[in-house]
Amino acid sequence: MPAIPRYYQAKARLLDLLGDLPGNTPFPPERELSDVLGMSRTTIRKAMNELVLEGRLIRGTGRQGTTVAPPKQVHRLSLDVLVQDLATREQAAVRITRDVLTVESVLVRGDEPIGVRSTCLCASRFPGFAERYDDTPLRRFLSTTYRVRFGDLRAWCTTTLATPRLARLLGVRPATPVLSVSWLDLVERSWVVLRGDRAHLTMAQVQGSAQFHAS
Amino acid sequence: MPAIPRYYQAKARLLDLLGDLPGNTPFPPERELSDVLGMSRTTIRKAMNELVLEGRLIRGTGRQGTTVAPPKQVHRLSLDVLVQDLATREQAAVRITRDVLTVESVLVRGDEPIGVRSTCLCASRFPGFAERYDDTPLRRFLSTTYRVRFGDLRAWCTTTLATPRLARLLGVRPATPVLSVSWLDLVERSWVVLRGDRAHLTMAQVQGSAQFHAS
DNA sequence: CAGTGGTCTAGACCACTCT
DNA sequence: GAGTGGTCTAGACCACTGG
Repeated sequence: MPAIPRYYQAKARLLDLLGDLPGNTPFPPERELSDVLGMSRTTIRKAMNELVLEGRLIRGTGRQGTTVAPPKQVHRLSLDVLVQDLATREQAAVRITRDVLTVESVLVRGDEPIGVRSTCLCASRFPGFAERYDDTPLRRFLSTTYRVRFGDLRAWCTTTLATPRLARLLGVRPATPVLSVSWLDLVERSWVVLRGDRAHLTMAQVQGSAQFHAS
Repeated sequence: MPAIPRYYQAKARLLDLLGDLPGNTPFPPERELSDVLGMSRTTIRKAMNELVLEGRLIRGTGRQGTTVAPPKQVHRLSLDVLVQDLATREQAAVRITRDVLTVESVLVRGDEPIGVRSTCLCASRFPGFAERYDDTPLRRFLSTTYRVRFGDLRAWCTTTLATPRLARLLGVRPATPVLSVSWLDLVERSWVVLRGDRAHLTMAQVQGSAQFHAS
């Protein structure tokens, strides 16, 4: 392996270039950069792909070309907002396969999709759900309509790669890294996939609690 | 763009192959797969790279070749453990540049690096830190030695790409997606970078609190 | 030394979008 | 139609590791 791969050098050059350009300006096409920097298009693309993953460049199709990403507005979402289903969202899709009822919706902020929320429920526990569900926040709907009481929940968070389907919903390329938040309680199994470049998960910690439960 | 890119098909084939192989088995070399599947090595590599990012394959250098990743043990870490610096870790490195004191350590579980922890402090606030620091958990050291009181903190979590330096510390390839946890209080500014394939962040949520603070 | 993964090249075709 | 990004190929060289 070369000490410094050429695509690193390319990336550095492109970052310089990026520093001078305001958001939404067109970025030079790959073939031109390949020519100017004296590297093959493949090498340039490798550098550009990292910049795309980092949210610095936005790729368009056809004649749109690549553009400089505007300073990204990062939305801060708390676990509560995700669990309570309080983020603004597009209409939910309801699917039933055997006894599993799946509710899926796209989280939206400012016309941009920032995440996808999925919840699995026990179908027989909620008769007529598909007909009665009115797109209010899911937990509120369940507690008012079916008198559900939710217990404490355990949530965890990790990084995954967007499947082709999720990528389409989120407006990113397949295999883009995303933030995955999951939780589980007596009633539901849910997870939210967030665009890492558009959303942060905020957490509170109360000082003084829990000095020693490592594991 | 083809309806189904060939590297998707390759990935599916490789996943089949993976299903039959136990952990730590050598995986067929790229050139052989390229031959058998009738695709160019570049295409095979694109498929394999995604499997590496997903933690299914492990690449070695030279004659080691690629091997099947053993069932990954995922360590669950709480925010408290990260903040209180209670994860087992390698010796911390202390750097001072101007008035900023940086403490950095590698989090280890079972001989594997799973994360990197960095804390920035105001150097003049902690005279003689470098000489006195004894590798106990950072917060405990600060509170016993310097009588520091920590206030409440605000933490947040997102996905980033590993810089070449972090990648080396974590034993992953540069630009691997990682889980980034940051927090801020009156005393410190800290962040932890976790290998997404080796560590999850656990969160608790108390039921009933906070019905409506969306934003 | 042989074989591995990592990088790089020059070229090709495709689907798409703007003009 | 021209130009863009997305994909794919065949081939090359390198650094590294094991027998």
